[in-house]
Amino acid sequence: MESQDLKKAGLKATLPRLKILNFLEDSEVRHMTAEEVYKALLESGEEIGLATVYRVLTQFETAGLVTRHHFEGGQSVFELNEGTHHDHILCVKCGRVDEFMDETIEERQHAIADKLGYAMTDHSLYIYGICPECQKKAK
Amino acid sequence: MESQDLKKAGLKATLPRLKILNFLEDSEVRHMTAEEVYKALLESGEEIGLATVYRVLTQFETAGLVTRHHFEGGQSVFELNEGTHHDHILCVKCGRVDEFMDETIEERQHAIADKLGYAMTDHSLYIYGICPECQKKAK
DNA sequence: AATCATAATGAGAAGGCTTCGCATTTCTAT
DNA sequence: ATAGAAATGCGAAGCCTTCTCATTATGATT
Repeated sequence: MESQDLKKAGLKATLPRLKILNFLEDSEVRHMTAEEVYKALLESGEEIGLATVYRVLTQFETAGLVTRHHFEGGQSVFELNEGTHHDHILCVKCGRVDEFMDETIEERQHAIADKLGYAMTDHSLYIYGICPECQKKAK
Repeated sequence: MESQDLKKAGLKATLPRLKILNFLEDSEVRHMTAEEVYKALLESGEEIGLATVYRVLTQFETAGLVTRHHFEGGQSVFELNEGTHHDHILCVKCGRVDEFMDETIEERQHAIADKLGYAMTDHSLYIYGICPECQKKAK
């Protein structure tokens, strides 16, 4: 019963929010735009408005349930927070997204913020490249 | 004579392009939105259209004269390419931008791309935090 | 279970940033 | 100087996202 999760997050357990949360949890794709969520829900027969999807995803972000990414291309991409922190590497050809985590980089970032006197609140690291599959195709 | 720089970059030396390039070179602010460039030029008495500023900055980016950043907040921010590669740390309170370069992080990024089989083309690293001045104010 | 105050939704309008389309102007090579 | 090609400026249009507001759903209370 996910309605508990929503209430813990300080959100009323409304139908649209439950639908979106369930969808994010069940989807095998981990990174999606608001529009992709919206269309997928419509296609699965749910009634929902695009504005609601945006609102709910923003609330989820504030509540810490979801992370919003600013990959190149303009649209925001959302990801359900599961497991631990990680960064992303993206294929510039096919859009594939892989995740990684490097303790050394994390440490260096904190060291840099400290050295410059910043109280670090967040960071974003995206590596762009051509994924193995797209390299094969190109040959 | 910057018109040479433009021609080297494969761009016709037109007045708007020269104005924008000169402005970027003379400005003490290194990171600016298209609109900021546009308004600054208007205020200094130049005639120019906003669409032209966008077009020219995009051309400069393609030509390698300028880098476009996607800081949080929606607008693209442009920076004249001078000196060497560096990453950015931004203050979430006042918008201040500082630059840094960490050889270890650079190496780790390449190592990660290699390990995952990606041919790395680019990367972007932004650290967000509260700058020293804003920390003082908060107390 | 019915009621009520409040908060959330849906649909479309509106907003911000960026690009497009096209008539006019500016470049550059002749 | 001149012609052909490319660039400009303006407004319109396009995206993505947020806002507005009438309607509807939620959850606490009776």
